[in-house]
Amino acid sequence: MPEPIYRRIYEDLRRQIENGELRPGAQLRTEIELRDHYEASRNTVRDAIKLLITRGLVETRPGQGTFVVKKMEPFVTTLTGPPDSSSGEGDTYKKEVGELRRPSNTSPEVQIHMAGSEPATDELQLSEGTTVVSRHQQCFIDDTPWSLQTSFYPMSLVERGARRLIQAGDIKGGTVAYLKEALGIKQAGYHEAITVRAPDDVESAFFKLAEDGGVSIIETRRTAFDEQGTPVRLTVSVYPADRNQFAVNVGKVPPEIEDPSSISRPPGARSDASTATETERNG
Amino acid sequence: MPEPIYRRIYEDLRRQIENGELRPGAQLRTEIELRDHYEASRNTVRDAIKLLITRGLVETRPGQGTFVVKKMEPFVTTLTGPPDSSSGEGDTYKKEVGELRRPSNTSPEVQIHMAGSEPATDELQLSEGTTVVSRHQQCFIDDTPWSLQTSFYPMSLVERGARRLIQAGDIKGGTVAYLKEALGIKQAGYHEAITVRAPDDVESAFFKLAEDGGVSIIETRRTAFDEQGTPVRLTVSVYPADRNQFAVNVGKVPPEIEDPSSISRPPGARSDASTATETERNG
DNA sequence: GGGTATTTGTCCGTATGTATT
DNA sequence: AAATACATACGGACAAATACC
Repeated sequence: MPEPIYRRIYEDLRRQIENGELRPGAQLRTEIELRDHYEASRNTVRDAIKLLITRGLVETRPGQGTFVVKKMEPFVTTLTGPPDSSSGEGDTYKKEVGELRRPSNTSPEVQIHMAGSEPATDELQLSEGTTVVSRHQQCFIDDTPWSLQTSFYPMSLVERGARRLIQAGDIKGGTVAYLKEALGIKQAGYHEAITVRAPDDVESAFFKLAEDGGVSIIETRRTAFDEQGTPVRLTVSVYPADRNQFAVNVGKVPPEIEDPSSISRPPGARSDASTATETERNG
Repeated sequence: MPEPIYRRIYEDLRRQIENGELRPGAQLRTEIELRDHYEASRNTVRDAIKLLITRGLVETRPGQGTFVVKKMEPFVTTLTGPPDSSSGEGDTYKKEVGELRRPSNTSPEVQIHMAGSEPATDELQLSEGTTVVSRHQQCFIDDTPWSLQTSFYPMSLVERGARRLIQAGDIKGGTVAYLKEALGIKQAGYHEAITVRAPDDVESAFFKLAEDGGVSIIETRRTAFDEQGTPVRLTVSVYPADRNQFAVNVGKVPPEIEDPSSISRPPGARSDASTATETERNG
């Protein structure tokens, strides 16, 4: 068996999708029709469709059929910006979205944690037994769930006078401005770690992701520091990878490039690196 | 059928993996044993295992069995750095990594493209009919395939005297230094777009990813500009998400945080060094 | 609202091929 | 060579979701 049947079917369907015979949104023939067409069993056809799903090319809708995926216009988050501009509570996010899309978010929910029992201990350099405040938000764009954000603050900030950190609800002007006003803490910079992983059950439900895997989660952990190098906040954000992009600007960059609203790269373009590899293998 | 059988089996096995009953590297019971244990058919057990595979929790080896995956130590790439970072930095990083990890890469392969027929046209602001040089590399760490990189340069740079761009093989000192030396072009900054998507077949093969999906690909597109704001290079890199992390530093950040070699990441032991693969380091 | 046809989802049993030990 | 374990492939049955009349 030089090449499995389900893989030959997969490659034939993929070719039809990639050269435009099957356009985004189009419906594939039913599993029964494909079974007859390829003279294979329905289960073998289904194996080919599963491969197409894991490659992100099609989606199945029970009772309806199998469809070529329509990709959403991705939302671009710029990770680099003035070091004191990241509020961790959606202000930069609102600003970047601009006029065309309608962002909204839930009112922050506040919780108190013991350090060591939650995942901010390392980044905030806390010792055992100290407490941490978390403020959690759900963010939407055009009523589509877009991200989940949780900011962690050492409880010592509250004890020093930043009482509003433990009150639920928005802090007008953002927490960066509030901390500066209340305690004179100026945010001097931040470090952000970016990872990609599979969604957990909560994320899968909130973002309405298919259970069968396809979509990954992008997690960013932004640790903000004051001018003495003391960590003052950790913001953990999770984004579904199918509707988000990120941008980084370093040095002098033309303004029309730096501003993400002017660039939109429609997805579907294939990886340059891999096409190069393919050519190399063939040549 | 409130919850499918294969899903209940999946949940049970996942629980055993996540709470340590099944440790990384351990072998699961065979499909036959699992069939008897759960009183289901072997195909149903296999459906559960497929879910575990797409979640990145196990891997199957024909003739051997099914094993809990050992997570590799992630490699951290810092996206922010001096905008004109030349090759000297790359060498430093290489040395720093070199103790524990051995980075290597293939010699760059050169191709000539017509603009419009390949995907660098937008970023390099090329008109129809102009030509582009691409330089492609495969990068490894400890003999593990780590990334694929392709840099695109307008052919006009070659015509102005940067002949070595169209010669295969390393450019000693890096291309940034070479362009400055040969043409007086100083790299003033860059813009980087980061996306996550499913792997294609070439990437799946090169990175040895499971065919059944699970692992996503991180694609970065770095457009570099000279001091006049003219794009001089586009570098497209693809990384498998299961062995890569990224970092961004903005403003004033404590050195022990900015340099990841001194901090320990949550999942594993040490994650040392930010990356710079030796040649074609495009700061 | 109800009923029916269509389409995908789940589950089973079986047979055979391929890789590893 | 033989045994073991996963991979592929088939056919059948019923359930669940959806669309349409």
